[in-house]
Amino acid sequence: MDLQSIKVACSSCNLRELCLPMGLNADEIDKLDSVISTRRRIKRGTSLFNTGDKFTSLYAVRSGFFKTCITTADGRDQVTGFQMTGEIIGLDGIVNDRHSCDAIALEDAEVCVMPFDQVEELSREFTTLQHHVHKIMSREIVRDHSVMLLLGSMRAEERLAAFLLNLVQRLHARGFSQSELILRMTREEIGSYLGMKLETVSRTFSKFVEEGIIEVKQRYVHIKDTDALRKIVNPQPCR
Amino acid sequence: MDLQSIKVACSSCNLRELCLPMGLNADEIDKLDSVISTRRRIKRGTSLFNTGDKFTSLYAVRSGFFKTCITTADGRDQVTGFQMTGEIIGLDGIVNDRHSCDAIALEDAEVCVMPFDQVEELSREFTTLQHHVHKIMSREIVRDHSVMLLLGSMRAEERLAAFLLNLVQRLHARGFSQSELILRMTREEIGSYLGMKLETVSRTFSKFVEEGIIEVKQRYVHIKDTDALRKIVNPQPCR
DNA sequence: TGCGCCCCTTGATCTTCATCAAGCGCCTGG
DNA sequence: CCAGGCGCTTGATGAAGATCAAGGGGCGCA
Repeated sequence: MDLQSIKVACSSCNLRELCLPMGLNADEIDKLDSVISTRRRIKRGTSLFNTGDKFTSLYAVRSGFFKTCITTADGRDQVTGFQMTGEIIGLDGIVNDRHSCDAIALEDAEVCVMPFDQVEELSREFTTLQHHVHKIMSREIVRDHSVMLLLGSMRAEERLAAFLLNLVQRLHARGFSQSELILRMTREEIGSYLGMKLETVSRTFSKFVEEGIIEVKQRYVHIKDTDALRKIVNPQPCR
Repeated sequence: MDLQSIKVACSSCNLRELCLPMGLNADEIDKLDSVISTRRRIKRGTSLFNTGDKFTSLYAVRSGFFKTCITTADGRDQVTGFQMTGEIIGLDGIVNDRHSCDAIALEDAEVCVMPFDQVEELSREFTTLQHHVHKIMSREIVRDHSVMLLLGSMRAEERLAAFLLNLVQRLHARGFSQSELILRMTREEIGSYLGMKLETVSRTFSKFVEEGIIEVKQRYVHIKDTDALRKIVNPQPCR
């Protein structure tokens, strides 16, 4: 098993400004620490949970990178999101007490395990935590709506540009470069997320390279012209 | 103004098994009643709230039919959902204290106004309510993921079939027919939701009619062969 | 260090759906 | 009751991206 009982403390975690403890005071964080008693290591390619698994906990990504995806009976597959450090996985499980997607590590990862009944108990005590949990769920809903916009009305180039901008923006919030990134997922996974085939993803990358907007070497991407990407996503409305 | 101060009681509402009070006991429902003191009437074509509006309340649809949609600077438009009686609107507003979409009545409607700070206060008191609020948000997330699957990997026929099945299933849960429905939205709105153009929606309807799967007369739809629709959505995996 | 397996790229062709266009009918409002 | 407009249908054409196919290269593992 990949279960580990490492002593963990939000109070000493450098992600606390991004993660669940955001906005809590010292006292509240101490309480939260007592709830989040374990971490769990997930090897690359293995799953944190699968569709149908009993829902018990939310997970905060401590290190590594995940994808969540749903698979249908007839073999269709849809990546519903990519999660990086400080982001919360598992909200899908609350409604039916079972998870409705798979969460798979795209690189060796570590998560903080937050038993949901204890999160609920604590948020009855602390207004700040309660509201923060609501915000996290609301944020996920708003994010999903913007993905629906992307899937419903954007063309391949626009989708990929939006995707790159979103990734780099989230990485930047974590102290990484605004212009360089390493993709943790394959072209096929990007394609699944963006509703296009891996060949189209590849071709669109090549097109951006030809146009001098980005440099690509395998998983490494250097964004040379962020504004160009922005213009692709949001064409100037004619005045 | 379309604000009305009608005295309202969940306890005497025939939607309570679908709506927020679901699963609460008599005492809890009484408390909830004190929070939900007003209803609001929304005329067809007008909005319950718009993008950017201050978030104060969640709304439970008491009667009528809504769409929620987001609009981008460059004029793109995406319907993110259709809401019928007993469903909750406004969860998008929690994260930024402002709404991130428009909620528009597709027919004259009435909603119960639930000030969110009071909902939060009450859910600190009642575990059942707290958990129910979490479930409602989680359900919205799971629903959004299935729309992402639809938009990301289904073809026009599959999308429309899935849409019709979903609509009729929700209507059936509200006591309506399993096989007949009146569409409250235009072909264009269906198309926006499903990521296709209104012409394609119309053509796909016509195709289903030709195949004897449904009957259509304007907004009226009669589903003659539910299984056929199911098979279109979920092609039998070859054994 | 070298082998093999993915992963990625690129080309050619085909399918699906968007776009452009025209006309009809139902519903509303005068 | 009539006129107008909006919403819908249907046809013709075009474009975007899927599919099929083949080859190359990097990376992990032996």
